[in-house]
Amino acid sequence: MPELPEVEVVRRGLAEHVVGRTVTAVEVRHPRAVRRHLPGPLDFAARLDGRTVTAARRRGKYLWLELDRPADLVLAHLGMSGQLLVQPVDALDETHLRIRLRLDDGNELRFVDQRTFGGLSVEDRTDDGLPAPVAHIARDPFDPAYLVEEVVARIRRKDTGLKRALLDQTVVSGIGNIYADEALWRAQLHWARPTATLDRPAARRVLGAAAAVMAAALGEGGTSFDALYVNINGESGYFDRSLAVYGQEDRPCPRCGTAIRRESFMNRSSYSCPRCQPRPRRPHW
DNA sequence: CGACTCTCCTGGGTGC
DNA sequence: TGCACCCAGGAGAGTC
Repeated sequence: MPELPEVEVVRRGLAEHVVGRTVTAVEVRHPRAVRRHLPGPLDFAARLDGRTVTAARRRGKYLWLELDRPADLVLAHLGMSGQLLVQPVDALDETHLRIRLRLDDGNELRFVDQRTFGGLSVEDRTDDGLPAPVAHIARDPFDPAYLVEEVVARIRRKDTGLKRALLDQTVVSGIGNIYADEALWRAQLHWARPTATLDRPAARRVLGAAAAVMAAALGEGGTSFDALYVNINGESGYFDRSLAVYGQEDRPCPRCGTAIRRESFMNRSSYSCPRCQPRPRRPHW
């Protein structure tokens, strides 16, 4: 599942292999992949054809390309299973190839997505330079203008559980289920801890842990990047990340050895250490 | 308005 | 071998 580090790896790949290229043909193979482009697949193709990519940008898990028609941006969200790949034109089509952009250097930018939760769209650029659908997304911890104290204050003002707050992309962006669990484990906090009972040091601790674990993952993901193969890959570095709790049910906690537990929350799994992360007295589900 | 649930989707895994 | 079922989960829509 691409979260902030994986999306940043993709952005870097786009910056290296796609910025400066011109789109010479567009093929939408699955309309659902452009469902957020309300004028439809034909308009999507027309707005992209002939455009030159001038920059690759990101906020949280959203990724976009700037174009030589500055009013337009190509917005991408990878969802759960989306990938952006640069492939030579003669490479075999992937099973779940959804969108193909032919480039002027003999390569293609391909959007591949098994579950089609993700997709591409051409969006208007707002006054602050963001695609309109990204305007409500908070800055992520890698953003130079990210202000941790602002996020600490917002979290403590909320009336909800801590993990829900960490996953709220309007509070802090880029954190998904995996890094939320890892950050909570590092900070030794339970996912159902009521945000209102969190003191400032604890809030700083969990946010700092989220930034640190994502930075570490980015450090690993950046290494598996290699030109002209599966080089702009939403899952780069994903499998060799070292995860303390996520997906580690019944395995020993790396800190204390207690068996990691899995609990259901928000229709997804939460992994934690029963000893390092005791359930709060009055949990906020 | 804030908090929260529902829903979209596909394929790998599992149990009978 | 086949088939029903569960599960992965980001984020916008909708409800209260």
